[in-house]
Amino acid sequence: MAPTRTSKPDKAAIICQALRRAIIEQALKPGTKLPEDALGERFGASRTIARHALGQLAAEGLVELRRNRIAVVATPSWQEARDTFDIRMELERLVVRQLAGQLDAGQIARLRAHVDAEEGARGGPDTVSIRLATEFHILLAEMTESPILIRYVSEISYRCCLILATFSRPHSSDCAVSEHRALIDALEAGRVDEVMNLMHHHLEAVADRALVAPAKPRGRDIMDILAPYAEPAPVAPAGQPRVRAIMR
Amino acid sequence: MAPTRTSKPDKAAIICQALRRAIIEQALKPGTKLPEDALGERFGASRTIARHALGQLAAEGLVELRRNRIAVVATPSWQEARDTFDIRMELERLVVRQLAGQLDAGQIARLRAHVDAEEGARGGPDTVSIRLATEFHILLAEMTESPILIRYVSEISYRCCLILATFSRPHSSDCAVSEHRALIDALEAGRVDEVMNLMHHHLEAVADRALVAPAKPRGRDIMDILAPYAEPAPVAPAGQPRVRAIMR
DNA sequence: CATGCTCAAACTGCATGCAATCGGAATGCC
DNA sequence: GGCATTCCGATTGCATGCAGTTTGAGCATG
Repeated sequence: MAPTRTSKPDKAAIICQALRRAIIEQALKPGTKLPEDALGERFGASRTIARHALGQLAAEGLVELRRNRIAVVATPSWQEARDTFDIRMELERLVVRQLAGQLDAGQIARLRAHVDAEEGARGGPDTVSIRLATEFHILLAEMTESPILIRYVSEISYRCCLILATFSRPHSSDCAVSEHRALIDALEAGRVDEVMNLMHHHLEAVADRALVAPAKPRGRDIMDILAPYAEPAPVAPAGQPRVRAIMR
Repeated sequence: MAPTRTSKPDKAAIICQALRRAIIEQALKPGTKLPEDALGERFGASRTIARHALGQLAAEGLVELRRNRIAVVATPSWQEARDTFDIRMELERLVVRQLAGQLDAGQIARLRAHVDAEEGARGGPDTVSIRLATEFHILLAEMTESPILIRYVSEISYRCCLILATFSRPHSSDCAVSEHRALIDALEAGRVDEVMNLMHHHLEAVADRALVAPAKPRGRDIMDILAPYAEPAPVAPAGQPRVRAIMR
């Protein structure tokens, strides 16, 4: 009757997990091509599976799928980046609102342990710090035990990693370990308003550190740079590049 | 050079669209089985494509995919339903915050026209009213031109349709056309705080109309009813049924 | 009649094959 | 030399085939 632990975790899911991780650790940078063949071969699976995995990742906004074209790691626009952080703020405020004063000692301990790990990674490569910081937020979300919240926060957190990879320069994010500690303290004390404010300002700080320059697209893709100039007649005072209307 | 209008909208996408629509119109009720073969045959495609479509829908939370089992239309739990509406409130507050006072006459007109359509559907079947009401919210989201907001609001709105299908009894939702009108007025006038409040209370009202009875799982599935009793030893005072940890 | 067992049909998981499309280099033309 | 054209390899879109798993109908048994 014991439900055969880890029955068979779905090959596509494994590929997803691996790619997700590679993307948030910036081993795969925005714009990197992801051919189905190559993925399939690398993971000992067929194209069919790789394709399925890419579909999932595309649904999460981590890769871009263009018909008859090689899939690529997504390259969020600056405007999308701002919007993403806005949404993330609201979602994570929801998380801490639900969690404040509700966590038991074990959970608090787990959070503190995780932040200790972040502290320990201060010297190491940036990408590890970013991954750990992201995992802290996901860990928080998981403690709500709300599948939808977990899913959305995870998704948007991963996307924020991608945004950091796209826009922030190499050593701009010193990861705010102390801010995470303050969050835990406020959560433990059950100060709802305070913890919501802390979260808000924490994420705002992260966003500000990352999205310093509105018009600094890391010189990666000429199309991005030219996008604002591609409009027939920019009537409005070149404020924001007017994003694409719909996604799918 | 003209980019060949509607080049070829991807068979899988067509199936997705069709299923999505069928689900929100409650032609496909929660729990309905969705065999790959049947879908493929129905849409003149192979299982591979149907499978891909189901994967996308699963990523949106509209269908549940269990390994080696027939996919089914998702049946949200009551707790998930509450959480979903909580998230939706925050997202849509974000929408109207961005939109208040920013809409041009044409957009306002389009909104009013849509609400007129809702009004006209008052006599018709419930499912049409629900679909139109949902499309109103999605229309609002689209006016932000923020791909991420659009995606999230659409997704969560569809899920709310599913929730309505699962929990609300046949004629509980009289769709609040007047509330939609009030929203438009406040948007036009640019009263940010007012429109955010209106949206908040509007969605709260929808949720309350739908989620009246916490323990009324529509007698559909015995497993749902028994879920809270299945725990080995419910130490905590049977508060909430402790939802599954993760989704995929 | 209720309960457990067996087995075939149904269905999914995955790989492979073929046609269509794309990208880019070689080619031809001015 | 600059520029359009053609063509071939690379790559995707999709269908089909086979193996493994689940379902549940029928049969046997207490």
